[in-house]
Amino acid sequence: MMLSDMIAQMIEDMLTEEGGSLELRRNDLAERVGCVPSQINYVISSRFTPERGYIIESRRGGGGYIRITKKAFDKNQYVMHLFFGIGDAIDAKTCVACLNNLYAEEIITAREAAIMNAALGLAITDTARAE
Amino acid sequence: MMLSDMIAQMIEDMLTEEGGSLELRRNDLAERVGCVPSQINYVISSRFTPERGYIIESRRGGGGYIRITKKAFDKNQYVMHLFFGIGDAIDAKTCVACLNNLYAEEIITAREAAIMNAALGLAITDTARAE
DNA sequence: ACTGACTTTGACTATCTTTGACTTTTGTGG
DNA sequence: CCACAAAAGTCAAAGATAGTCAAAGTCAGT
Repeated sequence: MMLSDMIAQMIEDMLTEEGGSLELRRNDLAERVGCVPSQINYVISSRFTPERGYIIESRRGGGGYIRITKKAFDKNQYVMHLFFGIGDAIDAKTCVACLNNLYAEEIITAREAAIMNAALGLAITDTARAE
Repeated sequence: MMLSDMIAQMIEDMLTEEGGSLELRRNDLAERVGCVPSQINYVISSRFTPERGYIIESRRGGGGYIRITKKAFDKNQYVMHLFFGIGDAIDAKTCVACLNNLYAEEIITAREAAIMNAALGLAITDTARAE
């Protein structure tokens, strides 16, 4: 098995163990695995990408770290479902319902829901004026 | 945990306790924490910056001190200013500029800015159709 | 064998923290 | 006044991490 795959496996195991979020020291992990530190970067940038639902944060210097967080996949699925469910158009009432659901699913924040609600009001008003 | 973070934590705790404003002696704090005095300067200049809403004042010599004050209403003031500055209407270009400023001032998040931008696009499109 | 995608490595760079020597400012006793 | 002590400030070196990038290696398909 390739080194990269082993490292990826280790990270995934740790992620599962830690419940979806993990902070590691690049040099430590590299030494444990027995590779150069930059290999860790390679593994992360080739496998733990945002497209695959991971968020990477890091800090250099003393006390530095790399934090890997796995975004819950349910949410992506939910959004996709919603997205294709809507199609080309949607009425205001349904839209408000969607916003509430998105908020309930913790996909958007209360502030974001409020903004979109306000924008929704704007759009409706404009349409009304045009009639 | 890093020394700097511990010191920052201590200062924050004290600030909360004192209700947003705090006067400390650099050498005292350094000795309590067990670090060189200039580390206090480092912590302050790297974490308690004006951009993050802190005001630092100090005096040297006998009876010297460092005063840290957390600005609480800066953002509110900014919003009020913007709000009254706009009045009844605003054009799209200025609006985008405002959004950028609000983002820069950390009053809204990148996501929130993006949502409002999108809403802006919506409103404009609607208006165009109405003409 | 040739090509292209993926992997491994390491030299060099960027960033953040810790430390300490030296400087500046301010209060106070003579 | 002046000299000295008692703060705080500045800055650069050293230490501790992580990031970048390009060269070299590997391997599968043609």
